[in-house]
Amino acid sequence: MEKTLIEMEKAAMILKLLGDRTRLTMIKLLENNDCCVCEFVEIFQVSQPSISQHLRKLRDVGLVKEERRGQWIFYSLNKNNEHYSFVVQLLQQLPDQDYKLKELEEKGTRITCC
Amino acid sequence: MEKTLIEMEKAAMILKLLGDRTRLTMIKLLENNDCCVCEFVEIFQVSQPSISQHLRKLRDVGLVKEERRGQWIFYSLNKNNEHYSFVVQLLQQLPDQDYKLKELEEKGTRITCC
DNA sequence: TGCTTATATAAACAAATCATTATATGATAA
DNA sequence: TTATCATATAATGATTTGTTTATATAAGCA
Repeated sequence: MEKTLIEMEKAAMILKLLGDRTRLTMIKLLENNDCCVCEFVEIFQVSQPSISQHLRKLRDVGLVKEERRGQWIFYSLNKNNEHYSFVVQLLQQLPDQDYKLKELEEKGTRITCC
Repeated sequence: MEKTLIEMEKAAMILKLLGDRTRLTMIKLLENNDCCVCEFVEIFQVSQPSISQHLRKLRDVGLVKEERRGQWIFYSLNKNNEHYSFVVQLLQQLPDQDYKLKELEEKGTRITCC
């Protein structure tokens, strides 16, 4: 009983997190790609601090993890997160967003270091 | 492309709506039951206007529909909603909440008119 | 008819959210 | 070292959100 309540609470928390166009698209992109902050900045056309703060929220609940590669910090889905399968099932229902990264590649602004 | 953007936007909107413990539990209950406002009030222990406003948000995007039965207004999932399958897939991952209605039945406060 | 019950809407308000600008940190390159 | 690039954090502010109390509407009943 108590466990159920906690789970609903956690589900609501995750849905709230994903109930933002920027974060939802980020997570969908991370489903198939690792991305660094500056790529997100270019994709979403918002300030770098804004992107950083979205990423922090996602990281705070363990949905994504970060890894420094040279001067960049790359983010990826945290497949060990206790709610990973919940999130993936959700993502499967969303349209692919990889074209956004393709656009960066064409512009030559995709980061592919290391 | 434009279609994709719109869909992500709509998905984010629905997730935001469901990213509230009260609304999420409401929708989960409505998956298997029709419920009236006063039942929700008793289940969630918040004011009646609060429940009404949550229901209005869900109704405004077409996720639920209402039907008057005598003095009560019953809410149910709107299976004709364009995003019904998206929502149902989501609900399937959540723990059953019907015990909350069973508790009302035991207390004799479940509404079963008409 | 007037009283009660169920629900919706309006108004108000504290708290949360999402963006921005300014600044700090940390790695790389000259 | 100093300058630059990438990122994080702090401070700020406008907007949104979720609640409450007060009030309106609508049905059922004496």
